[in-house]
Amino acid sequence: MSPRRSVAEARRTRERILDRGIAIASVEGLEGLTIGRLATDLGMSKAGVLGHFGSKEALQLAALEEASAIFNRVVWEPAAQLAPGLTRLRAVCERWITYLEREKGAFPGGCLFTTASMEFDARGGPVHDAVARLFLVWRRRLAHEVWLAAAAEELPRETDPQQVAFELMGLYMVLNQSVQLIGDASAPDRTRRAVARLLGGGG
Amino acid sequence: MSPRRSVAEARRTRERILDRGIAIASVEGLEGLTIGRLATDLGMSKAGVLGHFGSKEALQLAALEEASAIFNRVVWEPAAQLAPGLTRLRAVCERWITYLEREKGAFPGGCLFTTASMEFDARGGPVHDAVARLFLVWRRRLAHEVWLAAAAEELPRETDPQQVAFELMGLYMVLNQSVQLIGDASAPDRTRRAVARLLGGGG
DNA sequence: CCTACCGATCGGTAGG
DNA sequence: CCTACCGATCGGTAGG
Repeated sequence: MSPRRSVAEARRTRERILDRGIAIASVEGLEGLTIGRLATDLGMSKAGVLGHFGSKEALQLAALEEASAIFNRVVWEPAAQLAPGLTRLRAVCERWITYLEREKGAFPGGCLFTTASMEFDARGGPVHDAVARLFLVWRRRLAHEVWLAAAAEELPRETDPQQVAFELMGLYMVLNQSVQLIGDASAPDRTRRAVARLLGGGG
Repeated sequence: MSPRRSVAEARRTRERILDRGIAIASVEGLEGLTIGRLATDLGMSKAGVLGHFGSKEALQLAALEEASAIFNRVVWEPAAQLAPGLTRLRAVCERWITYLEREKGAFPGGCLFTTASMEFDARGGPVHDAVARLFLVWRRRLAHEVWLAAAAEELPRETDPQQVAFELMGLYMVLNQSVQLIGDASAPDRTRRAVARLLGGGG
């Protein structure tokens, strides 16, 4: 019953804060992720929440990092073991759709990264840099996967991996928007159709 | 020197507020568009600013409406006089790119509508509804233009106008993000290439 | 991890 | 269109 807790307990609390923080941020944005809101939701004091991170900016960066780990766990890792090339790329794209779907999606308010990218795209600072880096890394990974598929001659020789990665990013942004803003139930299938055309699966 | 101004002066002040408000909202979002910030920027009192709209929500709705008028003036109207079909659609797409470019773009912080759509996509209320409506209307207009082009046999018979409109939205969202978040100078040309492929102009 | 507190800013109102 | 003010909330600190 002492206010001092063990290291393990403190770590569990930190995880609880981040889980809740990611849920809030996916709905309200990383700026809308306030310490007071977190404290109320978790039945803690503001100082108790803040003590785990030191500042709101550090909290935002930690939430981004944790969300990135979830994204990797849901979208990338289950496909990582598949054969490199078109098989794996298609599996990633399918998991990416699930990640964004209304009920099955990882975050209640839609893709946290896309929201954050719009929030911070006209500002400087560490959070902007972290968000930009996450998008760059993901785009590079996608382009690399496309390159592997082209190298295996599963895609036409003239395929431009960066171009395909660029277009894939667009498809998933409009998918996220259609699902969240408009509740468009046809968006996942539209995305599948566009991906199939882009990756030579039909059309 | 009386605090009461003429109707014409009041209208000019309202326009000044909205111009500045759109610039702020494109950078900070519609929630970051605060009455105090507007008042400071314009050398007015908060009450003076608020008096023109009545509430922050009404200010947000007015800013959206004004931004929508600008979008139409920049992207749609100059192309509206062209021949319906592929000619006009391509002109719209090219103007849409210019609207989003870093230096030539209409708003300093990038597309205000995309930012607002992410901000409000997990909330209810009049602002959410207004943003959703703007996107629906624009997508319908794009689909209609595609339909006209297909009806004139400038696009293949099996073209799905709604699918093409969906994919166009995605391309312009990733263009906006690439320009604002990452400063990707190749994004406009990548968009042109993807649009050309989508509208049968090459590739 | 808490209580108690800080100055700053938020949206909005009263009254002129 | 102003001054003067309201309660609420913001991020953060002191001290334990």
